[in-house]
Amino acid sequence: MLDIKLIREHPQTVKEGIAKKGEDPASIDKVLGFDARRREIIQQSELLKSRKNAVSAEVGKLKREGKDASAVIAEMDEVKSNIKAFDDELALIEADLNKLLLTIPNIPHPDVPVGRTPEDNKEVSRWGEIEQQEFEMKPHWELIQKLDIIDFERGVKVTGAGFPFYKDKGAKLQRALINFFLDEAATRGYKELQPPLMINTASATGTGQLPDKEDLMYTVPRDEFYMVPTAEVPVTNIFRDEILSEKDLPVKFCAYTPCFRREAGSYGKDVRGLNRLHQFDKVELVKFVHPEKSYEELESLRDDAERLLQLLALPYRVLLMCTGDMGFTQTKKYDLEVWAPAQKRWLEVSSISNFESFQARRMNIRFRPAGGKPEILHTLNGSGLALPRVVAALLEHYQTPEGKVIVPKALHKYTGFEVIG
RNA sequence: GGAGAGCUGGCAGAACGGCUAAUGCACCGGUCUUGAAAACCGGCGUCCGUAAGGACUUUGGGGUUCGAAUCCCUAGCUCUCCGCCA
Repeated sequence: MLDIKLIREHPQTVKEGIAKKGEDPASIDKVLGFDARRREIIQQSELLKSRKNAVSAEVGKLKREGKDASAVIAEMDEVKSNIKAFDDELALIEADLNKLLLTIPNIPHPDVPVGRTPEDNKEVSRWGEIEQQEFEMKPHWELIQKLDIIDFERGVKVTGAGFPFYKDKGAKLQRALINFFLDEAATRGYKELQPPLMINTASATGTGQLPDKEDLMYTVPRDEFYMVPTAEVPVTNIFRDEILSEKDLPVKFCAYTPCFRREAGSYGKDVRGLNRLHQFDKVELVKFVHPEKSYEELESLRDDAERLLQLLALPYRVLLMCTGDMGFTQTKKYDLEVWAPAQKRWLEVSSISNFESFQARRMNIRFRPAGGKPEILHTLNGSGLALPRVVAALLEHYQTPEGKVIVPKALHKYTGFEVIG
């Protein structure tokens, strides 16, 4: 959430910022109205409370001296009911204000292209050669079926669409990629975590999944938990309501988890094969950083993620997301898209974002600068990487005319085999 | 799942329903010192207010009372014992 002081002091800047994300700037005027009323009530209520405290102290004194206090006590009835009236209104205003603040998106960084649709995203770089093979390339779902390495149909029976079984070399390839990604992250200074796979409401609100994206998550109603939609949620919440020392920054974590997403409303060829699943595996990279460093940390995070695709020798491009396409919580976001040669399309395998203080303020994560008061820090995260589309691109890219798949060299020590099929 | 005990600042740890929520450690600033340590002084949560000042803060929420860390209800969490269990 945005800093109320920022909204109070620079309402115009904030309005322009959220307008770029396609949000109605009128909500800012509502915030200002609530804020003004809130402060007005606080002042009146506190005046009465001050009076009440003074009277109570007086009563204590009279009683100790053995005198009668009934006259002063009688005076309190009205004061108390007035306090209650103010505090009731204050509670309502604060609830409204807070609810509203939670629905106001983060303000985009000035570098970010202004736009509304994916066409407005800016390609900032490209790596690797996109070559068309001589032979007819098969899309990954056909390779999967022929090689019998992933069973979608039985997944449908056991759970539903989008919950596949990975089999044989398919399962081993998953394990290999997860270990490869985690090991590479470790070489870049990320400490490994195995987080909880269910999260509570406070955690989901902290990173911004709630209230914005409630429909995206699977719920566990009996215990009021959500299944993790990404490791970002438990990992970023690890320091909720804590104060870190400045000398410990940046703190870097990597975590593998399955991710569960309802993805309501998606269908068609976008979801063929591994393109979109309800349960998928991902290694996530999360950083807690000093506010002055967050944009350089964003670039190094992007480099950490890009390197993984380079090691797998898969062609990809980097997009700088436009204001309208980047999401609620981010100030600046890159997507990495890998080339799937048989489908002849780019597949998003990583999103790399700076949230500045937006998440950290919701979670109350601070650091203590030398000798100073605690300050809200900045959070970032990026996928490093999401598996299914990497697998899709890998199968398509490394297929042979005979329908086999060559395992890229970087994975050999993890898979223990060099060819599938 | 059952029974019991508990939750006070960054940490440890006091407080008969009333007077400024002690005290110690850690941390920050200052004095002193060539420098450091020690000692001493001050600071060390949030909000409102230009300020003076005021309000709030003993896990969260509600209640009793002129007045609640303290009593009552409720939620969460932690610990101990029992049961079940990979």
